[in-house]
Amino acid sequence: MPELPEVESFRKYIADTSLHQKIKNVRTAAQGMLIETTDADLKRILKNNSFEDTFRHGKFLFVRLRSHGSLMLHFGMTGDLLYYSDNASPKSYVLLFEFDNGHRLSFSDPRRLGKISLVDDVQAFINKRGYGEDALQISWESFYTILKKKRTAIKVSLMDQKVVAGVGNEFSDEILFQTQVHPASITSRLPEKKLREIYESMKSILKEAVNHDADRKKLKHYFFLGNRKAGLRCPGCKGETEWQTIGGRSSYFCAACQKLYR
DNA sequence: CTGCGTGTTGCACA
DNA sequence: GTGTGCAACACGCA
Repeated sequence: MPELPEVESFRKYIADTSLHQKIKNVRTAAQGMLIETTDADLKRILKNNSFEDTFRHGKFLFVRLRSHGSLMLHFGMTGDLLYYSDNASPKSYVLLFEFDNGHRLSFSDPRRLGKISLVDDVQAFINKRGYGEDALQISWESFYTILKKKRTAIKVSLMDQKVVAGVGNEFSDEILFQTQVHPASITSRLPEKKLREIYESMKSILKEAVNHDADRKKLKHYFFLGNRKAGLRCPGCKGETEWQTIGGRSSYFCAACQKLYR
């Protein structure tokens, strides 16, 4: 699920369902997913606590607790949230909250590539780990200052969470398709005008995805989102899309429409 | 059975 | 310091 738009919809989901309810019990099955905390501490801090507010930075979600800082959730590749207001029981979970009113919130993650932590100070956590500004917040000036110096592939720059936080593999491909830039282009070789287009495209695609709760069915007018294959007919030139791994990730693009800057 | 994947980190190496 | 490539984490799916 999770790039910035998915995490934003998880944020809203928690805000809409789970705030200001006493947490009666916490169940965990999150071995290997905890950062700087233990199973026992997690349970101890969260039990009888409550969620008061939500905050997202890039792909990280923070839920402020009534006491003892915030809960940090990262969804890896397969993390998901589900709120239960009936008696149905979660099929599987890595973290399960049981509220006073009998409702439950589960965090599931089959591949367990997600992360869970307790943080005292959200901004300090972000700074310490060196993450860049959130993709929906970053100014053009900051974006340009960082990108113009990067000598790595533009796709790698966009996906680098220390450059700008929130863009992942699928959205990077879509941004570069829309702006007609080959994903392997050397970032510093792109003219300022192109970087500006990429910046604007990043903002508008992410915003639209956020407005549609990251639902790929409502983003059909984009090309590569949820439609990642080689050999597709490019809507621009009618040629075939190609596949290449760039920065260790599968990248889809149209070599005819997307110019390679070297 | 093999290969792949909406993510991140750490490490070896140029 | 900058950048590249890969393995690892762990599981479901085609």
